Amino acid sequence: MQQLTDSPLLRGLNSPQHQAVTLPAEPALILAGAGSGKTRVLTTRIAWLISTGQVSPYGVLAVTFTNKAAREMLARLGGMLTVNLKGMWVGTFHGLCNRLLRAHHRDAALPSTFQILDSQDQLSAMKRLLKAMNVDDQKFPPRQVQSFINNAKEQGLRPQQVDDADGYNRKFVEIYQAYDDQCQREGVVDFGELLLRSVELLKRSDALRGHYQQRFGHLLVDEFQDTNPLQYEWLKLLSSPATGVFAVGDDDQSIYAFRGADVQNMHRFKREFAVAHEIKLEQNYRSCGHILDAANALIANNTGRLGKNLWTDAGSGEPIRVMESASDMLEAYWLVDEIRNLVAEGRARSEMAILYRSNAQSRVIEQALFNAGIAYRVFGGLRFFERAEVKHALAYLRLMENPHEDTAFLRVVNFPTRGIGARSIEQLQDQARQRGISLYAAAEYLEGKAGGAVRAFVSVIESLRFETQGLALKEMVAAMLDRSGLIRHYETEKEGRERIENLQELVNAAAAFLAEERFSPEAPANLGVSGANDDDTGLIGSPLSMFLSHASLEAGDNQASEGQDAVQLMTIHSAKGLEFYAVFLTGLEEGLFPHENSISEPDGLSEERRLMYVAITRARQRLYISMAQTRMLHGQTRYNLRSRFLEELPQETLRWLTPRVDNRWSGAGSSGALAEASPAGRWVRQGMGDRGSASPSFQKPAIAGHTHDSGFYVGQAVRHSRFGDGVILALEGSGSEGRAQVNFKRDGPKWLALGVAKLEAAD
DNA sequence: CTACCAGTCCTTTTT
DNA sequence: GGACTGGTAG
Repeated sequence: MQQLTDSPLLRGLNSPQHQAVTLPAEPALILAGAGSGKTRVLTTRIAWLISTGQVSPYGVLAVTFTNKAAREMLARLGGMLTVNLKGMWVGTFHGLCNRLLRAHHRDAALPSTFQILDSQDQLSAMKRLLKAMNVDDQKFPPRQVQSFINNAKEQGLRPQQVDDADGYNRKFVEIYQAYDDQCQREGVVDFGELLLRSVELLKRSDALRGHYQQRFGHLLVDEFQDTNPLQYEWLKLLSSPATGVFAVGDDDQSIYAFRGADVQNMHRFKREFAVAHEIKLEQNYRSCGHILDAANALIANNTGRLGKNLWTDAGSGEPIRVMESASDMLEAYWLVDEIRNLVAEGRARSEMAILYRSNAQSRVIEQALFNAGIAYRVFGGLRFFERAEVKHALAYLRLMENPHEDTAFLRVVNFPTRGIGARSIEQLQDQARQRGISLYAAAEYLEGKAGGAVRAFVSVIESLRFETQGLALKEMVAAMLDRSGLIRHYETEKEGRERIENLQELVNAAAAFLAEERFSPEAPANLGVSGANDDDTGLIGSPLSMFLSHASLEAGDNQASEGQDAVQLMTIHSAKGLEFYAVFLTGLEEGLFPHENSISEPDGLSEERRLMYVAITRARQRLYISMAQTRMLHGQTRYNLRSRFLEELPQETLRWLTPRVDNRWSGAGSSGALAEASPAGRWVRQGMGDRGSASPSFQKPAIAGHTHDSGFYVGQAVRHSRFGDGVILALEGSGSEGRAQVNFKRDGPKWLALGVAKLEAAD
């Protein structure tokens, strides 16, 4: 047994980490605080299990939420072990479900060529369906239907299982059913379906379930707090009483409830799996003391926590710097200033992050950085496989694989234009509906000129399908680009250069994809299950089908130009899991952060607080927190109060860069104080940068706003007979028709019709 | 079919 | 403010 705990793998682990890594094969919950070495524990655990011979790679299943996390885990394992890791199931929930369904497609009632719809595809399929069903899309907006269906699937519910007691829900349920039917007809599955179908498959087939339960002696789950009920069920089905389920998570970092994640799963897990080992990783290796003190104090305001306190032996470090600016623009210019200082101190720009609650906040900041000539990088936005031209190309490839997928068909049947208009499409859809066949198959029944045009398209696909057989994936893609006319189309387009480059990149991606050799065939499992693919570990489908899965499941990088030393801009959500030398946490304002919508949601405020906790713990050395008194939002200037979260931080961890004034609006008072602390001249700079057009001429914004013809003005202190004192945040309309948004001291912001409400100036 | 305009909406996001 | 949608005119 000595050698089990003496492995060089375990060197350098602290005591709880060591304990976690070397736990016996029993259900365990590892509460891993931010920066406590979570990934290290997870990967070392796997490496330790394998290197001590307790399990073979074949018996390990490790699941994550993102491809990035899965890749990192594999890379680290590769560095720790010399054994062949190919048989191991490491991947995202969706990736592993795809693998499972491909291997057992017949049991799952799916064609071997089933395609995966990403959210975009799902939405267009939805729109098509609603049209065909003659549903009023004002009453049932496609996006809303989509999220209804996705929510249901996340809860593991089929249409029949959704509560449709009230009439409104009934229509949604009916659409849900029709949508599922359509998907089944076309041989496509959406993201939620990958999970749900897998769960149903495992539930239904004792043999399959038994096989996998026996195979996977160890299940390891990353970011357990982010699991939804369906994923939880999936894990449960894959585990037997003998399975070593190793769940790693942090309830304080649960920030994805809005997409179905349920922290309660952690409590459920403890109960239902009879967790024998609960280990807390509380020593933080990332941030200095003040930052951790602030994070601990903040999160202590939440209730129902599993309980955890971060500590460090690195010392208190620097205090958190707090800045209050008069406007969002001035906040941005202060950021520029501070970043310049840090750069002057020799800090890399890539070691600085500017975080915000919502994407809309990035615009002003980007403008300021751009004008100042500071390189920056914004996370989020379109990813490679989501680009229109790439999606078009993928649609051709999908039709080659599965011609009956109407979504792909409609996407490219007339792209590039082939003279197939809305009329022809409608006729084709009529034919397809009458005969209960796909659009592709319906082409031969279409008469007249339209029929000829559609058949010409079909024959392009046909010839691609058959003439590229046996070709390497790369050649297939290249042939498709040529025969489809996509390249020629973009050659004639003004902005086509970049698109052609992206299509070229797709060829490269195809070439690189196979080179990676991610699945190597190995001894197939003999399941003795009827219809089961006899190979549940090796190649799953043709190279093309694997490439298409890859394209759907991994949309590619969502960050601009890597490599350059640039300041990182992102939402707090996308900063989770990352760390930086310096973090600028911006927009700490009531209504923005915590977001106003969250106030009315159950547990919404706690989730916002966890988000704040995540944000704080991203910083290693330096944390700046900033807010703006005025902010342009939805085309109007809003007056915001300081975020309540700021008040929850211990004062001794903070250093105010501007005087700390009462968190209350009192007309011109606070603007005066601020003007004194930050003379306008400091912020209004001339000739900021040589890029862009005219150099910016920002003026100090008028805090008081301008007088409205109602006699009220934004920023004005007012009194209401019932609600008491407040400040006008916004005005709309005019005269007695107008309405005002007033932030009341007691009840918070409210909209009041000026013609009705008795509102009077308070001073 | 494209181009333009008005109306609407507006947290967070991975797969 | 601005991205996106749906409608209509050319």
